[in-house]
Amino acid sequence: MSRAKEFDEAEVLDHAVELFRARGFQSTSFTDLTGELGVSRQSLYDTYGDKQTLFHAALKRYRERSLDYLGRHFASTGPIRPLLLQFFEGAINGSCSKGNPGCLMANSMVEMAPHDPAIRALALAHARDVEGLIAARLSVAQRERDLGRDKDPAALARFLYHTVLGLSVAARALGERDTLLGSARLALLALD
Amino acid sequence: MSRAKEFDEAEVLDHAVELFRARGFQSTSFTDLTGELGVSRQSLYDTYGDKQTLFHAALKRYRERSLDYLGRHFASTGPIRPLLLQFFEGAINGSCSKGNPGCLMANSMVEMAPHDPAIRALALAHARDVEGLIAARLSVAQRERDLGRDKDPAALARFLYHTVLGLSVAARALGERDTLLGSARLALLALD
DNA sequence: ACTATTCCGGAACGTTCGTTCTTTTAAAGG
DNA sequence: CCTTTAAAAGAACGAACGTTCCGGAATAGT
Repeated sequence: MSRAKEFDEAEVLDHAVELFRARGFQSTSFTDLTGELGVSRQSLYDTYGDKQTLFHAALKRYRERSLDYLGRHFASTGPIRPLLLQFFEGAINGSCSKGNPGCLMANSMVEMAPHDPAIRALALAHARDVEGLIAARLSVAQRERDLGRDKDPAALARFLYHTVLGLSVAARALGERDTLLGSARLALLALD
Repeated sequence: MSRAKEFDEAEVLDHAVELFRARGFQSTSFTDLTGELGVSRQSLYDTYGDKQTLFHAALKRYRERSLDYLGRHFASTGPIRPLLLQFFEGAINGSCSKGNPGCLMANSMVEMAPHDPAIRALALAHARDVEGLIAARLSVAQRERDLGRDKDPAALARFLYHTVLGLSVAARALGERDTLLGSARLALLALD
C-alpha cells in the first residue's frame, strides 16, 4: 500500500514525554520537538496532530505508564510500609534524575490545569486512580493486620498522593534527594 | 520637580502578584498586565523594568509577605498542633480561593526554577527560611514538652514544607478544599 | 510661567511561535 | 510498473509576544 513510518510512534511519544517533563509545555517549542525527536515537522503533524494534541497524548501516555507501574508495584504482597517507601523512592529518583524534571502530571497540574479543562480532567482522573490503587492496597494491609482498623484508607491514600506531589515539586526546584527521602519516611508515620 | 506617579507602586506590585499567581509567568502577557493593572505599558517599563524583572520583584514581594505572615504566626504561644493546622489551613484557603491560584512560590518552582537560576535561588532561600521558622517553633514546642525530644525539628520542618507544596499543587488543579484539610491533619501525625 | 518628569495612547520593530504549503525523494503493495 | 503513502527540507504565513519609540497632555516644584 504505502511507505512504512521510519520512526516508532510510541518511542517518539516517550521521548516527547521526557522533553515536556523537563521544560514544560510552553517552553518546549515545536522546533525543539522536531530537532530533538529527529522527526520532521510535517511528519509530527501528520502523526500526532498539533502541539496541544501531542501534549495531551504525551500526558496520557505518561499517566498510563505510571498507573501500569503502580498497579504492578502495589500488587506485591508483604508489609505495606516498605512498599510505600519504595513508591516514594521511585517518585523521588525519577524526579531528581536527569536535570530534576519532576513529575509530568504534577508539572501539568501547575502549568496547564487552570486553563485547560482536558488536562484538569486528566489530573482529576489520575488522582482518583492513583489514590484508588493505594487505598486498595491499604485495605489489604488492614485485612492483614498490617494497618490499624481505625485508619481511613481513602483519606490516607489521598494524603500520600498529595505528599508525592509535594516531593516532586521540591525535587524539581531544589533537587535535594536525601532530604526528600527523609520527608517520605516522616509521611509514613501517618500509618501508625 | 516632576509629576507624581498616579499609582501606588506597592499596590500595583501586589496586583501583579495575583495575576502571576493565577496564570503563571508565560501565560501572563505584558498586554494582560497593562490591561488589568490599569497602568500603561511605558509606565510599567519605567517603574519595574522588563517583564522578567517585574516577575522577580513580584515573587520577592510574595516571599516577603509570606515570611512576614509566618513569622507572626509562629511567634504565638500555645500548643503546636493547632498552630500548624492553622498554617495548613491558611495555605489551603489561599490556594483554593479565587480560581485556585495555588502558591506563587510553588508554581514558580515548577514553571521557572529549572531554567531561571535567580528563581531557583529564591526558591531555595525561601525553603530554608520557612523551614527555619517552623523548625524554630518546633524546638520551642520541644522545650515545652509539646513535642517529643526524639523528633528532629529540622527534618519535621522540611516535611511540613514539602507537604504544603503538595497541598498547593493539588489545590490549584483539583481544588478540593475538604480533602486537603484531611491530608493536612494526617500530616500532623508525624509529630506524634 | 517655565521646566522637568510622568502618564497615556498608539504605532512600530524584530523575533518567535504554531501551523500550513510545496516540492522532491523514497519505499512498500497491487 | 504504478500508485499510494510517508519522509525531508524549506519557504511562507499570520498571530502574538516583549520591547522601544514617539507625541501630546497633565502635574509637580523652581
